[in-house]
Amino acid sequence: MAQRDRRHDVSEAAWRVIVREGLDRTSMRAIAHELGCTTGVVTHYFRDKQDLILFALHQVTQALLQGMQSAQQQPLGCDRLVAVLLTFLPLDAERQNILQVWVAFLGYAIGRPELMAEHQRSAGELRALIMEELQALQAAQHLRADIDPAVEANTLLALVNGIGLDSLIQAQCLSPVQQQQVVQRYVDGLRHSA
Amino acid sequence: MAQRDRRHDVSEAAWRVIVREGLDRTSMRAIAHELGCTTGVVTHYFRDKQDLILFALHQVTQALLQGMQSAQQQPLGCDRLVAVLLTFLPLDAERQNILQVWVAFLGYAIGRPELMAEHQRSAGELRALIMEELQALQAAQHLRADIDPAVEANTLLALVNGIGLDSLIQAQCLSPVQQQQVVQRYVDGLRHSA
DNA sequence: TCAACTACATAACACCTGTTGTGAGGTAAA
DNA sequence: TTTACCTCACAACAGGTGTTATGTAGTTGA
Repeated sequence: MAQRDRRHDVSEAAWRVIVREGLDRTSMRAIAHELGCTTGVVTHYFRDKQDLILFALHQVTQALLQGMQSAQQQPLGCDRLVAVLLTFLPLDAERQNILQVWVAFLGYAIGRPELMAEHQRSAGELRALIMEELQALQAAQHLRADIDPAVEANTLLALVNGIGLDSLIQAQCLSPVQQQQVVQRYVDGLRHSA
Repeated sequence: MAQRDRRHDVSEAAWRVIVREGLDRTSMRAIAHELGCTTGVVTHYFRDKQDLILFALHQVTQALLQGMQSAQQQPLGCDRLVAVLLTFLPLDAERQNILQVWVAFLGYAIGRPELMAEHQRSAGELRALIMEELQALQAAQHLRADIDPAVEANTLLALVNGIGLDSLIQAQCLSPVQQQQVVQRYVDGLRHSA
């Protein structure tokens, strides 16, 4: 219990250093300094640096999945689908941090198949969740019958990922309200036109 | 002249190392080894490592812009807009490489404001180009009058970026044909429904 | 009380990094 | 030939890196 919390502390300190200094400057010593202790703590709770990195990355994907599942609490409907999709958008500071760490890890995974595989796993889970949502909506006749849930799940995931990315790098990006409107409008396009 | 070509050689070697080994393992020595020479060459043509990194990143954005402008050769129309957008998608090996290097640099830019500013500049250029395309199409009455070119430019950029990203990390991503269809369909949605 | 264990500090290790300086060979102009 | 310059090799440097071993309080349990 205490061990799990301490690992979580180290992971959160790593997040802060990543966002502030960049992933390649996130050394064991920098994390320890951020946490206000020595490297002894870090090495005590993580075997490797890779162990730590993988744990921190896992925490990112868990945070995303958790946000999605909490959005799934409301009753089935197109609004719920939109709510699920909105959890990916950097609409507040916390989700912005998550996105930054996620992007840092994604760039770090280029040329590292084992890390990219971790990204693949999490992205696959997200895709599956969205696709199930689409299939349920289609079965309940909330969506057009001629749309392909697999294609639309990928498209929606791409859309929200892309919007998040642009808001990260671009100055003249969409405002939070516009981001929501764009997603809402795309989902509306999947509904019965009648 | 020869100097410019040599700098280009070094930059291309850096690209290869980045895609194969990851950006943080792309050291001066690794680049030199990839190029088949010693670090003397690298240090002779680049003052710093940062100098090299910035040049390589600039080459990436230049490659993207160049692809876009060559797509703009054809006459104005919705097909041209789609062609411009398709230059971002990783539809062949070269564009896939560009995307990988771009993502690596983007992750590297987290926590590095000066590098993120470079991304902002290039993304701003791309956005402006797409927006001008949209405005021209709207003026020629090829697109609906009620759409906002600024919003749609951002959305389209987000869409193609997101699709590229997903095809990079996800196993069950959209096929190249599906990627094109999704973009085509979205652009069709901007046309007059009449 | 004694033993075992957890949680951390500290220090040392070998390794790799970017950077710099020196020098050699080749070429081209004076 | 001499001079200057471009291109590159090579060696050395200080500093940072992950990792490991050792030590030391504090706690827990018998």
